[in-house]
Amino acid sequence: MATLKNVRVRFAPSPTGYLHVGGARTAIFNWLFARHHGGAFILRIEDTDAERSTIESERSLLEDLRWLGLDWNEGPDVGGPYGPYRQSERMGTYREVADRLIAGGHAYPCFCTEAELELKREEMKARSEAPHYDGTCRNLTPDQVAAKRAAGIPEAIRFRVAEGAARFEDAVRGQMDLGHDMVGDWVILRSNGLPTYNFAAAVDDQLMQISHVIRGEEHLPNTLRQIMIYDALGAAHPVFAHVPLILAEDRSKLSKRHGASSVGDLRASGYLPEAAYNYLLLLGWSHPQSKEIMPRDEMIKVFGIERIGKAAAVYDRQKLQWMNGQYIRKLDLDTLCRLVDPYIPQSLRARYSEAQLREIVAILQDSLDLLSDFPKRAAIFEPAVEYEEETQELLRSETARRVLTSMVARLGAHHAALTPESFKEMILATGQEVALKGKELYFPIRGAMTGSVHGPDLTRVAAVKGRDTVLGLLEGAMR
RNA sequence: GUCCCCAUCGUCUAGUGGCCCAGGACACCGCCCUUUCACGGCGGCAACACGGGUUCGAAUCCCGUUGGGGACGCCA
Repeated sequence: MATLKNVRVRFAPSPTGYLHVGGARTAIFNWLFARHHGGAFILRIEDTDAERSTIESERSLLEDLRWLGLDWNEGPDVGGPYGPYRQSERMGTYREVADRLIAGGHAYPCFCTEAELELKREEMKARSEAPHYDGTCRNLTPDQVAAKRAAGIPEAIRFRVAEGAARFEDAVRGQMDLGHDMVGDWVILRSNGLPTYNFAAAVDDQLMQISHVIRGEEHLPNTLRQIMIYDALGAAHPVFAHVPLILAEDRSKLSKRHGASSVGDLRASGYLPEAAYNYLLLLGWSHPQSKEIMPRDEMIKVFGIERIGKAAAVYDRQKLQWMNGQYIRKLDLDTLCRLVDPYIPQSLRARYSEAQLREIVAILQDSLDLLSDFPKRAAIFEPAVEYEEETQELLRSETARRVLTSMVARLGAHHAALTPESFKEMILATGQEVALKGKELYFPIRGAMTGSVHGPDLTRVAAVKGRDTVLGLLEGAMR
């Protein structure tokens, strides 16, 4: 694939909450695009909403991005040639550009109050009209402006929308033709002096030499406004690529109320960043050879906007979970032990040695989908076994008693430490003696030892639990 | 309400006019491996929203309908 020159992309979240999976996927697409083309990935914080932006959100945003394995060439923490990278620190720039637009006739002061605007919007909706600004302050004379200012009326700056249309080639959706009449004159600078999103984003993208804007589809209508700014400034706009949304199972836009949909939740729920990354990439993008699980360098090698789909995708936790299991199974034991460590219950820690805990992790590796599955799966290693209803019934059967009687006798005579091999031999000998095999032979032993008929390799479990414990459990199960 | 976008198995998707009575993955079901369990392997179920065109030929192109989503803010 041809590599573009001077690729500069950005991820520009507003620090008003946690990093959402939708945002994470946008960040991933941008990052992959930058890395594929050897360009720059820039992190810009869009904190122009002073009310809702918090420094904690910004901190957790960066933390979540790093957890996913993303890094940035320029950003609020690492700096860069086009800084600062926090919009709240760029106020002078916005004011300056706004003044330039006013001077050029592209913008004008507006003295309408929020209450007035709200009222007008409702009226327009009631009349089935698009609720656009009615242009009350559009053609104020200099005298009128001076009078309003003298009266101390707060002043916002509005962009003067001219007739026309924005035509551009969206890299994922193709030819776009958005009529200017889709919007009314819109505010670029609020009465408190802070810029609005569409203004600040366009100004910064232009100043920061952004070459490609890859973002969620909900921004498609915003593109119209942003192109107006580029045009008014006499600058060429970047390539836009609008990625389809991620939907919840009910097909509405995925949001907080749909449960664990933030990156922080994913981490807390025991997902591996590599798995989350891989899954998110596949939501809206597909590998040319339909590969699903792939290493990061492969993703970088083959990623391209042309393989991003147009239709929204439903976030499927089940597949994410399966993928996480795939990644867990590929982990080497040292790494898995380290990752699973926070999930090891105190009770097990107190009972088993480091080496035994390590063996428990090894035994359970194949059956873990989430790191947080560990305590549940490891419960069979607790001294007190909980018997499932199904298991209790099974243990009452005549054949089960015969199996257990034989096993108890053998274990009682076995004074050496239990190994998987020696335990297996006992099971085999018992099978001979009572003339049973398969489930009839194994289930009673498994059930008595673990309380369930499902679980990992029985012989390894027995070796970890130890001869005395196993003997006690088998005897107990017969009472 | 107005404008914009989208539409292949339940879900993620492959597919850019003949290779497709549609391929892969998750989930589900069955079989095999394992004298048990898990992992794994194999197989099955299951879709081109609908209606018109265009064409020798349409999942692929055009139009309409329906459905879904998004945007219409001094939020981003």
